[in-house]
Amino acid sequence: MHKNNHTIGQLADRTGIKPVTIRYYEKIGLLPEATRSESGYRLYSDTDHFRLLFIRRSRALGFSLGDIRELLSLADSQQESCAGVDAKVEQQLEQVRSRLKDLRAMEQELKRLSACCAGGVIMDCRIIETLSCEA
Amino acid sequence: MHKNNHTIGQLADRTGIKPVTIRYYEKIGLLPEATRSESGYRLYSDTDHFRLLFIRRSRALGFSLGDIRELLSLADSQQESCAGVDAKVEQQLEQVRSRLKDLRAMEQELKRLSACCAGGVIMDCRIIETLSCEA
DNA sequence: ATAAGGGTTATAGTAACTATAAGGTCAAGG
DNA sequence: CCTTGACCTTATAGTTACTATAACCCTTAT
Repeated sequence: MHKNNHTIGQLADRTGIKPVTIRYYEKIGLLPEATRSESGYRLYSDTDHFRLLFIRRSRALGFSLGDIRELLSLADSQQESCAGVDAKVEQQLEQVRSRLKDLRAMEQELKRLSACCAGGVIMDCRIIETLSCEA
Repeated sequence: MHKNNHTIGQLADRTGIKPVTIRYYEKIGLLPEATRSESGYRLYSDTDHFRLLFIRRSRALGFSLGDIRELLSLADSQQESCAGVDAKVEQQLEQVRSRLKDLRAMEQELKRLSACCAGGVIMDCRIIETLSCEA
């Protein structure tokens, strides 16, 4: 089926994940231990390739490695309901929305700060003052 | 002027920053070394109080402790132009906007994923499939 | 006197990597 | 054949901004 014929560097090029990070994922058990060449080099198959892409894509959506570990194990149990997966996505959506809310508030506040700097010396700078006070 | 009359716990209550974090800030030089009572307890003045509020507020705006260290040292040199502070705020605003962009993209993508879950079993789960593939 | 609720220090752990050191392997060119 | 350079290996330490733990000291009330 899948031949184990890519070195870690090749896998890195194909997935955009650095070798050192791939080894790290193996170490924490996100990736299975790679088979080795005679000289001890790690060798990877297309299955590994897909798994890494899955990880990268999930990371890009803001899932933690812990989340991804769960998603991967869910993905491996093909017969079970996908409610768990859906729940994880929903939960992540919640988190992203909450962060969006905070960031939007930050943006407003920074805009306000930036607008109120009159360009004088620090003694008169409203920014420091504003940041020191409750408001 | 300012009396040094608050314990670390009182300061913590007033600022919403935990004692352990306050000690940490002192250790990394964000706060000056506190004066001590005879028995070795840290004692804080209103100046410290304001400095901590400044830190907390800046943190809430997304500044890193490194940024805050710079802001504080800028703020300490009262005679200088506040252009440096303003630039930092501008830079931070940029960063916040960039994060907002990323998060909005994430939100869209997660919404799309969530919508495509039909509630079957994992084998047929579009979410897993989508996460596995480039698209 | 003692117990509860502070305070003190030092050390280790967290997430998700990144950086460094010190060495082994492999293919190409002189 | 030898060397050079790019790649691979491992182990260890550093990063950010804390949090958790242990083991102990101080203060106050009962």
